[in-house]
Order: sequence, then C-alpha cells, then structure tokens
Amino acid sequence: MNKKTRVTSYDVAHAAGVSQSAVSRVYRPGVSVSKKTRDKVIKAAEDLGYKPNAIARMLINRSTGMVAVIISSRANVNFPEVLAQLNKHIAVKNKRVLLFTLDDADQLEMVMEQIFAYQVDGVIALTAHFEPDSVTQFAKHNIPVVLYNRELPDHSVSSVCCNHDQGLRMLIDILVSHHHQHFLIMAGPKDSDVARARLNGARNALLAHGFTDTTVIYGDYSYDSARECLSAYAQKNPLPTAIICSNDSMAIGAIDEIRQNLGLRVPEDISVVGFDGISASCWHSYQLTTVSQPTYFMTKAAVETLINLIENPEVPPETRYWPGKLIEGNSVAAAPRDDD
Amino acid sequence: MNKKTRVTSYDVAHAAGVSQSAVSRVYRPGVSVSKKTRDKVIKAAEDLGYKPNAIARMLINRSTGMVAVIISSRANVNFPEVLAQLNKHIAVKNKRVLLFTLDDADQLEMVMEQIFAYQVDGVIALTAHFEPDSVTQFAKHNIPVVLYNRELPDHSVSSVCCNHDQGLRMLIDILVSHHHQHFLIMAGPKDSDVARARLNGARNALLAHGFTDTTVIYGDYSYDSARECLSAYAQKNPLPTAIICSNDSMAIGAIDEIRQNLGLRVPEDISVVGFDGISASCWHSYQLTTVSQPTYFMTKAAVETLINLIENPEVPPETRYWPGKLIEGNSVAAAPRDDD
DNA sequence: ATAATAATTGCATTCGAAGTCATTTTTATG
DNA sequence: CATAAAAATGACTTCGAATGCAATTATTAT
Repeated sequence: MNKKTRVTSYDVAHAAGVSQSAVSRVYRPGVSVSKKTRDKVIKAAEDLGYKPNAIARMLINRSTGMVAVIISSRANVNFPEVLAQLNKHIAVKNKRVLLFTLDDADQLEMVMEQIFAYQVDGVIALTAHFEPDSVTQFAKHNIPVVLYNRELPDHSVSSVCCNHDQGLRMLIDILVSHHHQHFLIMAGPKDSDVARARLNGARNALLAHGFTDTTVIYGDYSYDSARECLSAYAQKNPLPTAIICSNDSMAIGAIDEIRQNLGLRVPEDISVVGFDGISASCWHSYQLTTVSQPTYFMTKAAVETLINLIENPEVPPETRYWPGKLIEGNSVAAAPRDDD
Repeated sequence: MNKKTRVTSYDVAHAAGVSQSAVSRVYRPGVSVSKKTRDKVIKAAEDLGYKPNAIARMLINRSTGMVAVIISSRANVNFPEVLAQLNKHIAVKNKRVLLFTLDDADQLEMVMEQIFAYQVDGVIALTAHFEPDSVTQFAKHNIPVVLYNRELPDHSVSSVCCNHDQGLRMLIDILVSHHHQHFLIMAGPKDSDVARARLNGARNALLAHGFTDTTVIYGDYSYDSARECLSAYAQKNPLPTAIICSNDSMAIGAIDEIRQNLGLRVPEDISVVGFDGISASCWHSYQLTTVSQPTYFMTKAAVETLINLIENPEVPPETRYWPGKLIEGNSVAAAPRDDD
C-alpha cells in the first residue's frame, strides 16, 4: 500500500511462487494455465490488491482501447444525449472514450497532436472544424475516423448522418399541404455542415414545389440568435406565413419572438417548424412540428462502423444515412388567407 | 508509412545520426541539448512524421495525464455544460478526460476496475452512485478524488458544491415576502444527493419562517415526471399557492401542467420557483424565478482542487461551497387572497 | 596554451505486461 | 510400463521513451 510501490505482476508472481509469465497468463483469456497455478495467482493477487496495468499492456499490444471523441463545445443542443449514447455503445465494445472539445478551428491542430500521442484506436468526430487535410493526417497515422452528421464532398471518410434532405422534405410537404406560399428559412451558422446540409435540404424541397427564391436569415443555432435575427428581419420585411428553422432551439426562439414582440399567433398566423426533436420541442407551450434524429441508431451505427474499421482497416469508407422521424406537433396550421 | 511500422525515437535517432537519448531529450522541456542536435532531430522527426508515443512515456513517468470523469447518464440537465467546462479546465492543466457514464450503481464496480487499470491521475465524480466504500478503494490506490455537487457525511473526500441551502433560502424568502403561506415542494429522485440537499434546504428555509410541515411530492427531475406527480397530487388535494421545484425542468413541467390541465395562471394563481438556471428557464413562456449555479467557478474549482491533490497528496480533503445566483423572473407574484 | 569547468552526448537500464520458445510436467495410448 | 502427444511453465525479449551515469566535447579562465 505504500505510495511509490504499485503492485506489479512480479510481486504477485513472487508471492504465489510462480513466474511473471504465469501471472500474465492468468489475466489473458484463452491461454492455458493449470487450475492449481491459477488459484495460487488469484489468491496472491487478491491479497496484494493487484490490478493489471493497462498502460503496460497497451504498449506491448499496440492498442489502447481508447476512442477519441471530438465535439465542438458550442455544438447543437442534443449533443449531451449523443455523447452519452456514444459512450454507452463504445463501452459495450469494451473501449473507453477520451474526450476532446474544440472551441474553434485553431485548436484542431493541438487536439490532433494529443490524439496521435495517445495512440487511440479510432476517432469519432462531431465537429464542424474538420477539413480534408485532417483526414489525410489521420490516414497517414492509420487511425480510423468516423464522422457524425458530417460528410466530406469526396466521401473519403466514413460518415453516419441523419438524412436532412428527407427530413426537410417531410416538413415542407406538410407546410405546402397547408397551402403555405411565403417561406422564410432560418439557417444555422454558416461554418456548420449540418446547418448547411439543412439549408440545402430546405431549398431543394421548396424548389421541388416550385418555390424558387426563398429568403434566408442566419442564426447561430441558439434561442437568442433566433429572436434577434427574426426581429431584425421583421422590421424591414413583410412576414412569411411559415418559418423553417434549422433546429428546434431557434424554432422555439422564433415562436417566442412572434408571440411576444410581433404580436402574432403560432400556428394561426405563422407556422413554424424545427429540426432535432429536443425534449423542449414537445413542451406544451411550443408543441413543435419537427423531425427527430434517430440518435440511438445513429450513435450505434457510428460506433459499429468505427469498430469494424479498426478491425478491418481495408474496409472502404462508407456513408450511412438514417431517416429522421416526423413529429407532428401543433405549430403548423393552414396558411392565413392571402391578400395579394 | 507502412501499416506496422510506427515511427519511433530510434528511427528518428538513426535518421538524424544521434542516439535515442538525444531524441528523447529534444522532446522533454528543460533538458540541455545543443542547438545543432536539436535541429537535426527536429528535421528528421518532421521528415519521418514522428510523434512521441504518450503510452511509453506514461509507463516510465507513472503518470498518464488522464483524469477520469464519472457522470450519471440520467443526470441533471445542465450536465453538458458542466462536462464541457470541466473538460476545458482540465485541458488547460494539460490533462485529458477519460469519460465514464454510470446507468446504475451496479456498474460502479466495473467502472472502478477500468479506472484503476488506466492509472488515471485523478477522478472527478458527478454521480449519485458513490459510496464511502468507493472512497476507501480510491484511497487505497492513491487516486485523488473530487466530488462535484455531492458531499459525504464525514467529509472524507474533497467536494465542490453549490450552496443549495443558501439558494433555497433566497427563493423562499422571495415567496414569503410575497405573502405565500401554502407551499408544495416538488423534490427530485430520492437516490440523488443533490435532490436530497435541495429538499432539506427548502424545508429548513421554510422552517426558519415558521412553516413546519410542508407537503413533499417526488418527481425524477424530468418535465414529464413533474406534470404527472403534480396532476396526481392535484386530484386529491387542495392546491398550494407556491410550488418549490428541485430543478428547472420540473418547474417548467409544473407550469405547463398548471396552465394546461389545472386551468390556472402562473404567477397570478400559483407561483413556481426552480433551481439551476438552465437556458430554457428564461424563455419567454416561462421566465422562471430560479437560482443559477456558478458553473464556471465550480468546474474551475473542482479541477484546481484535483490538480492540487495530485501534486500534493498530503493535502487534506476540503469542501468548497459556491453561492447560487438569484434570477428573478416572472413566475412569482403575490399570493392570491386567502379564503380560510 | 593549459587547466578547470560546464555543457552535451551515448550507453545501458527502467517502467509492467505479454508473447516466443525451449523445457518440464502431465495425460493419453498401445 | 514405455512412449507419444498435449499441456503447463519459466527464462528471456519486446514494446518506446526517459534517465542516471560515465565519457566526451565545448567553453571559460588563467
């Protein structure tokens, strides 16, 4: 129990009267050890409080059992759930999460240094700041990478994404079926891939119905930004009958701004849709019509794709899309009678 | 760049025409190396793409630079923020977070095994499932531990806590100054320490004003649970004029239930207070009167306490309380005229 | 120029577990 | 009971960086 003396396999070997190899073998599954020595070793190990040192094991095995998870610190709001679920799926695969947060793109270089130094088995990235160049670097070091809700143009890295296009198509179909004709898109930050994907999804879906030029305003995914940018927009422009928000937080902000400062009703005067299916979206005051991401399946898929890549490095990069699930709340109604 | 050949210090040494020791010294700060060899080594290292192997370094240094963070998966809602901030403060101290989530108490044993195996430098625990026995085990392995928003009865482990008593006193003072006399406490899950601390804080604060027996109902910290337990309570009991909720999510649930199903107004008919200061608490539909935890300072304190403990193991356990900050929203009004 | 001192450098060892290989013990078979 | 086959065991080496120590080189003072 002394400060400096960790109990090692040698100590146990000595106490049990066997060799260090024997001790090691007891702790490796599927290796032949006689019951007699196994018992002796287990006994000695328990007496001394021996725990195999994973660090030493890593060194010889060349595998750390650690997966780096990179998240943007100002990420989308449903990230806690995503992180918790990723962690759970990773734990099931008998690996651990080494966590990295990224405030801005500048830190990526430093984080990558760390990741290389720690010799992680693989990387799951939930961050906007991830360039094709980063991919090359990870590839050079033979570290498998899976992107979450982010795909590279050339699909050179495995990705697991929510099908934003399909989700927005469902939302916009609903709006159109309610006779809406005047839309406003409230997009997320310009440097976010998810935001861009959703913006494109919205545009394409509108285009499919013949609406060619819809106005876009940009928030930063937050409630406050939604209120501010909608307020600024409303001061100089006629209001739409439907607002398509890139996430639920902004949709909720928009609803509050409409009700409190624009003096209108949701959904009677203006319909609002969001994206994500965060828990607040179904609170009584909002009852948002939105699309929820199948987080459970997506995180599971991300982990499984990564593990597969770790075990079979030759597997080519794969992009997996998961459909969102439409949640019909009470934030969409028939477009008010048009006066033009 | 071959699969099996990682670039090691020996490779660099060979390429630079120096010894492995020299290479090692270049990457250790504060060791004397001549500019000439340093340049040669740096050049060779860059050519080969050498990155020092942290695992090997850990083995000899007996320090992994990793801090285990244990969180309950069904934790309080402000945990993402706490986790992100903890991670940031830990990164500043040049350490990394190894993440563990706990679904229930049964998993603690397994998680502890992992923590010991990975030889982390310290542990920050944000979880209910942490018994005095666990403390003993960590102590036996000389692993410093800091609890976050949890204190042991005997204060044998360092803790950083929000001062729940003080926070609830402020909230209840406000309610009392608005002439409220009929209270209902909506507590969190019985197995949560934070919930228990807040319940006690509320009881004591009420006691200080002479209110001896206030009814308590129990939710599980979630919006839905608040609605359910309030609804059940309202069916058989007269309603209070003020509800003291153990967290903001439940307070919001209570408000929605009061407005939607009990047909009453907040704050005119019933006042509601929460605790935490989550972002939704200041949304227009709720404008909750609540107490926010000084997350920034608390996480910083937790990390600093831990680092101090790592560097000076003889430092005795310390409990640090941080005062919450009162946020006066619009969910408290004067008690309606009493008819009894 | 020479001695005295300081700064570099390389050799060899260490950290702790795992695996190879040769040797010994056990078990099965004729 | 002898022998072949199988199982168990220990000595030794490996993983990759860090460091004490001794040897070497560079610097400074005289």
